[in-house]
Amino acid sequence: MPVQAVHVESNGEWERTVPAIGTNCFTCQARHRTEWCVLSDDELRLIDDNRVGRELLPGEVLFNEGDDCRGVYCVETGLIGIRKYDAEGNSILLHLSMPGETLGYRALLTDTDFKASAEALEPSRVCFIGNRTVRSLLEQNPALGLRFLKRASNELEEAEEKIFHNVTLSVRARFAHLLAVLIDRALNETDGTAGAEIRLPISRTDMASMIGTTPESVSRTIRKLEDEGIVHFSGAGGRTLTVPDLETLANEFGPQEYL
Amino acid sequence: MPVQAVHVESNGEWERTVPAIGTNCFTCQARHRTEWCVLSDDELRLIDDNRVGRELLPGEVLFNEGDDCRGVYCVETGLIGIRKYDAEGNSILLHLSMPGETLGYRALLTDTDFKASAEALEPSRVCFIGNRTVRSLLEQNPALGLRFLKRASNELEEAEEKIFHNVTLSVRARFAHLLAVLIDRALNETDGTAGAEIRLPISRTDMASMIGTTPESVSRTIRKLEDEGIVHFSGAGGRTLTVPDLETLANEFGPQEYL
DNA sequence: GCATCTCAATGATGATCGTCACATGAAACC
DNA sequence: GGTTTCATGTGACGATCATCATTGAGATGC
Repeated sequence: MPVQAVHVESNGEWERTVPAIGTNCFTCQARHRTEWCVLSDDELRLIDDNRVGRELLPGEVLFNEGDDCRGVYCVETGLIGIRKYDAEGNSILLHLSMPGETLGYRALLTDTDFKASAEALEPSRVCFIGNRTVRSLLEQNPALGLRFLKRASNELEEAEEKIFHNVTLSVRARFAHLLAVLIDRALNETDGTAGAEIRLPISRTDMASMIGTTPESVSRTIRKLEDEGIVHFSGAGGRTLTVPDLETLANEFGPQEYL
Repeated sequence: MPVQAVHVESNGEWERTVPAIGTNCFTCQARHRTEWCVLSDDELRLIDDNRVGRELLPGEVLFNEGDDCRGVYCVETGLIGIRKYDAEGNSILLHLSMPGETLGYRALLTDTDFKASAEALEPSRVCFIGNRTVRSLLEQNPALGLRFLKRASNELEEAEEKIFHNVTLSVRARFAHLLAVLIDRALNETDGTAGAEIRLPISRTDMASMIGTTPESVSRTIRKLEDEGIVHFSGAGGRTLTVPDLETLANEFGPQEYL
């Protein structure tokens, strides 16, 4: 695969990894989902001229907790996991970043290092955009800042809901909720309460860390949910999830009002 | 106390509550801590002309989860608690808002209703600023949006750290951490590792909800920490907290590396 | 083919923590 | 003054969940 030479703000090793395959900001599949969609063509061209693309395989690291922030990372395809590590080296998966999400804008804005690590969970394509480019666009186009502000607001809402759930719900309920979220992600829309079958992008251990429990507890919870016919796991590594009735699953964490 | 008639974007009952006592945006004690500090004098005057002040006693509610967002609320003095309620009516205290914090900007930006309730925990003075005023300032002065973006970024960092702590730390460690945060708040600076004595602004029940546990567990944790001489509770309602050595407290949640 | 490795499942055990119950104490109200 | 009310403290009990250890299954490599 040919590689194109680029001279831009770099983050070290990235220059060599620009694939010549023809994606750019204008043809980017995730473009309309990103904050950059408020930019003019000229402004978008500025990004396109200064970005550095990279493809990551599962397990490859985008940046580490504590790294200096040299720019932001825009996810075009795939799935990126945001992690923190505790003292014993266990990782907590805090967030799943989908195509269209831009990572690192917080560190850029607060002028601090990264507060978590980012790692590919699926084969992913990600573009790096240097600090200088982002800053000049933020100054030039106020709408961009407001878009990021909305993003931050939404993430904050998510985070607080997560805190709330961790406190008020049982492991079983949290796990059911996680499965529902993963299904929603995979089937970007599916309003019907019909069934669903998806391939899980993350391991039992990661799922456990996401809901604040252990892999063993996850396994046991799976067992119970399977015995009750609410879910079914199959396939390699038990990573194929089948849910005959999404409503039943939703009842596990949902508004069981009027008991 | 005389009351001044005001004609501004209102949120209903607030007009009558404007105190004539002489505070305004220019003399506001918390001014330099707010996002509004980037505004010009003219812009600040726009806020000052359109704000509605109010004094709240402990327990009084600023807004409720689900309320429409008609503007933002800027805390001048006191302490505001941000809560969510679960199905059984128990409340989870998500955040403590100090003077200088502006509440409700997220609901304004995402154009949704409030996702939590706000209630005074101490006697507080708060100013309401209507949507229209805020929106026009955001358009007029991009720096304001960036300031809010920084705020949101910082809150997000806090929230993720909280999630991380809830997952990785024990009740005891989380409680010790909470006490340390409360002490930091009260003694806005105290780098020395000397002792500290503060008056707790919140009840045992609220402290329990903040760290995701029950009041009973909090009581028992307090008991143990007292037996070990790490903390001491006294005064009415056991709300006076004395910590002889802050470092010892910090060790309860801190980097107990090199065990 | 076999060895190795990693992840998942499962069982046994025990600690932490939540639940229920009741006692205490302080403030508020009549 | 006495009663009520609310928040706290404390004890006993039990459920949930973490920990440890073992087995099995699938993937990878030689």
